[in-house]
Amino acid sequence: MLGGIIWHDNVGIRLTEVEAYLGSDDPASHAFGGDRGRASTMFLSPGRLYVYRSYGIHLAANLVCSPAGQASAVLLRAGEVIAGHQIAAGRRGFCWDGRADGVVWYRLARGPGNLGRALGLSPDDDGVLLGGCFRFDWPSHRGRVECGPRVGVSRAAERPLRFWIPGEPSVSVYRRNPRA
DNA sequence: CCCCTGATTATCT
DNA sequence: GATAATCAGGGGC
Repeated sequence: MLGGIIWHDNVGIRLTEVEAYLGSDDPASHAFGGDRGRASTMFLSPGRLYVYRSYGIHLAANLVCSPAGQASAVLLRAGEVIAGHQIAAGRRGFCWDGRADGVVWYRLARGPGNLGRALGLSPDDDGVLLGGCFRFDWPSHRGRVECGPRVGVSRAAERPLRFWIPGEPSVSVYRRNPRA
């Protein structure tokens, strides 16, 4: 998925950082322990967005990737806005006059909450299938990819399931959960 | 740059 | 009552 472009409502974001969340046996996954709670979309068929509320105030998006019942998904952690800059900057609370006022370009969609806001996510988008109002252009070629532990998770904190394109300034900084 | 804290809600204990 | 797949803003260096 790295290098692919997620499109919604005239904004396009090229993904530079993602994280894999596995199914019922991944302690860091919302699917851990089975289909209970908010993550039931993860257990549905692939190609859907799983949208969840993070820390009460943010919305983050995953792409469901495994067959129904397996519940693995990929969190869209960061990207580079490549189209619809004015809309995306406005959603982040910045003015746009050729460049964002008050924020550097690579921070418009850095971090899952910021990416969700720039993309214009709504809670109602949970479960939606790609191909309608959300599109994803898969990358035509792959360059170098690096991997490491997932950001902020308190369990399974060592598993190298975070992937990013090295050298991209829109990639977020790694933070280990202090209780991990 | 660093560390600390508040915001805000679904889920878990 | 506490925690979390987070972020912004403040103070200190």
